[in-house]
Amino acid sequence: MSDAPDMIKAYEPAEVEAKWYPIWENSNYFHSDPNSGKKPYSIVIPPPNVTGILTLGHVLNNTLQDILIRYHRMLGEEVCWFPGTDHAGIATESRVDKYLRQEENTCRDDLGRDEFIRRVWEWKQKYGGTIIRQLRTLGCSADWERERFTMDDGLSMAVRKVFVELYKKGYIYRGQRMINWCPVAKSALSDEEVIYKEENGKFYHFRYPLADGSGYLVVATTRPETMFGDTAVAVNPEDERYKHLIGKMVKLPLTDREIPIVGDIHADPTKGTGCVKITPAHDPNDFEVGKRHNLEVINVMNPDASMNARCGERFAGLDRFTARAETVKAMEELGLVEKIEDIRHAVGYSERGNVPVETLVSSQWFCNMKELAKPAIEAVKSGKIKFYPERWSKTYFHWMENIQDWCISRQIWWGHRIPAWYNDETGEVYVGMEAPTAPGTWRQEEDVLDTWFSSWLWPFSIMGWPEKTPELQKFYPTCDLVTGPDIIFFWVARMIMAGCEFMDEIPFKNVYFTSIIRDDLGRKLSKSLGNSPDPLDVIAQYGADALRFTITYIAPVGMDIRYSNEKCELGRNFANKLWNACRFRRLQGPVTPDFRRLAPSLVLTSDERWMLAKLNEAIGSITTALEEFRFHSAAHEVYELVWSNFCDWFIEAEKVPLRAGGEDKERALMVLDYALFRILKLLHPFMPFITEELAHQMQFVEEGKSIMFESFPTMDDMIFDPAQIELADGKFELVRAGRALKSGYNIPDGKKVNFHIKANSPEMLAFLREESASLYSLLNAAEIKLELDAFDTAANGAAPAQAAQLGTISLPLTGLIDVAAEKAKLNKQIAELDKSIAGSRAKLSNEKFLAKAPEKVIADAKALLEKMEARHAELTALLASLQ
RNA sequence: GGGCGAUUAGCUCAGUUGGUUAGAGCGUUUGCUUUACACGCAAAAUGUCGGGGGUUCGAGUCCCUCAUCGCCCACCA
Repeated sequence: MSDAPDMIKAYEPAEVEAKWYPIWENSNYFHSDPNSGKKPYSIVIPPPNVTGILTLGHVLNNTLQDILIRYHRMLGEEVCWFPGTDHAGIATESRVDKYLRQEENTCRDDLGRDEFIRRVWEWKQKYGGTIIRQLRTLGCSADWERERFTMDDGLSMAVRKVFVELYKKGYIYRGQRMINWCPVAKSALSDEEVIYKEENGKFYHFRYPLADGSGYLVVATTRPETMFGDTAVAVNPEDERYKHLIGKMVKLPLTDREIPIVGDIHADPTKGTGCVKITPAHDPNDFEVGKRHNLEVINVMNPDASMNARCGERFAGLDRFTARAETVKAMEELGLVEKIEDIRHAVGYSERGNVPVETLVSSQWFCNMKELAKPAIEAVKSGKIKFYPERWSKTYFHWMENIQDWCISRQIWWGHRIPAWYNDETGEVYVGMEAPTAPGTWRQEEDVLDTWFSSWLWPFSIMGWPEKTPELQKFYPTCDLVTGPDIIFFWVARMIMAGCEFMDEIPFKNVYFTSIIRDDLGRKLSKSLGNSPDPLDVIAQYGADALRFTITYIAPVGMDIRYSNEKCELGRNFANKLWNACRFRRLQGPVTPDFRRLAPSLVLTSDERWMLAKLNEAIGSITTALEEFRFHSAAHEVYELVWSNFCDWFIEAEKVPLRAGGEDKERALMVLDYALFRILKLLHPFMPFITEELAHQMQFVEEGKSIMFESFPTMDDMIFDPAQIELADGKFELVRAGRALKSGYNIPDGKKVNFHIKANSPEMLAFLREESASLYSLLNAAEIKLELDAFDTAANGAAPAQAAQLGTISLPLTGLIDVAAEKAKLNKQIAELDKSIAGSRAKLSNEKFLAKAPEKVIADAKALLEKMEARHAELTALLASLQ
């Protein structure tokens, strides 16, 4: 046993993983050929932010993609995983601005537009795309030659083309509308970029005096500082309390303005006082009311959400929150505060800026989505695109059927500049792929496009659209998309719309929505909480394979994952188990030649047939699970197969023929090799590094080749009689019973003892006789008496025993037996059995059951009852023998 | 206000279309340096499947309802 000096006792992933990745990449293994005749299989990566670093969310997401890619590669398909990064407008702009402030004592605004953009590109060259390198550490087999960036020339051209086409169709327009404004980015945002948080707030009731001095109205607001923009007070036209006031004026406190009282259905008589202050510039509802009554729109804020000159000297320049307090104070000074209530309400926050957004009226570019949504809704409804889990389609439909115009312009610099030019002299607007050539002075729009306006084209822009490239021909539409449900609106829905509109074809067939990863306590992972482990640390500690396997194993379908680093012990231990199974095999001698296919003439043992049957079963269920995106279930199956079936039982059982040597050993080695190679292949998509290493260590795969191009195992054609497999299972059950007896008497496992086995039938006896060497080994027995007769208690004294399917096993411990304990144990077993038998009999004597249940269910129930009754008789006899 | 999800062993979770005695990992207890593996082996204990009602011969699984927790959407001034 000195044949495998190269295999250390405990698997160490670091070196192995560092060794294989460059070999794979330098051998061009991930390269895809759009001209091949093979069936295409493609995935586009959800492009991570170019500023990003690997998080556990990426680990989960990309592990699953890599599992799919490797699985389909092993199915012999032409696979292509398109990688790349996203320019992430606002995030990158503020990241680089921060960098400039920290490192160079300058900033965006100091540098000016052109220089700043130049510096962002520079930063991107230097620091960007870290995550792309990190994905290699994880083992991802993407086609890196095809890495793209959303601001590459080609992709930028696609963006302009799409903009121009949608403009010509009349979908894209520029208009004055209510939008969400981020005071930090000083830019407009789309509705989707606003996150609502429940907060404690105040509800201020103010008195607005009537201009004629005949009293006052009480209005309530959560935003007192916007009152400088009030241009009316609305009451419901049906409201008896106030309808006589419609048309009169109120004096707007803190200003010199008088504003009208208007009748509008927006005012709900049942809410508050029934009077609403109308601030068209700062509230979407008020904006609508303003339009109906032709009210002036007065913006009272600066771009950074401080108050502007319209608010008067006392308030101008104040931050909005300071201004709020100050306004209330001023109103109190005037005695116009009726009351202040505490309320809980939802406040919209800017996703990036993490401050409350302002809703305000602004001139922006919008895209009308109504028509684009129609075919995209149909694509999912008809089942052309399938969602996993399916329930997300409900969320999708709800959003798509109520889709609003998309605010696509951003007042930042980093991004795709909107291809629109203004002629200030003529007032003309030109929209085109390139600058206008017509004479005159043209000024390009300053705004850039929302980042998602390039990401929604990703599945085809990454393949070279609008050119008709071989990649588009071969790989579009892509097959599967793996992404988080948090970007279903931002990205998934919009990609479907873009695909249908510009390719006239869906962008992908299946969308798998991953789980959200949380910490042990169920909290979201975040930098600020400090509960976000660095995957690279985890990989250094446990190995990439361990992390991949663990996260797949613990990720339930469509639910949150509770993750902690310690859980990776599962994957690490599993890798070690596999390593040692192979190490054991290597210690037995060199690889056998027929490891790819066993000779049909080979006469197998019961254990070997059992193992191959289990293997076949596992291959079937793992394949189905992968096809149905049930990754965790596939991981559980393969874990069970390797650990429980292969290691715990099969290797232990094969030690008998291995020790016997000669032909027995030869055959055992062949079966071990055959099974091991299949196991390595099954596991490869989950744990690419260790399976590659072991496939070479075991000499299943030649030097210069890779397991990743071996075919994924399919069920082989060996058919086994289920009755034989059941006998093998029965033997293991008997062994378990025997071990339990030993354990019950605190007999060390290593100590050899005598057993007596009474077989339940002559056939079973014959089988057990054939298997007796195996029984000796698995039970570590000194001597086993195998008979049809019960242990002779009269002659030898009472013995502890356990009943199993094939027979009763007893431990003849003459004189040492604890009779009372044994009786108690038996009585407990009998009592439990009594219950089950009673239930079973009741069921079987129920005429309705017999009439309505399927035949198979009835037959199974009868067989079970028989088994239980036999077991019952056996236990009763054992009890009697103890008297 | 609408929608979705969760509630199963001490913890984290499996449990395909309703059909044997509800499973795994971790943890706990006991015994093991058995020549692949202590990142291990063998054995053991632990559950009124959130409460209530219903459908059914049969419910962890389907329906209704309540409770708790979480997420998403929605203009409540």
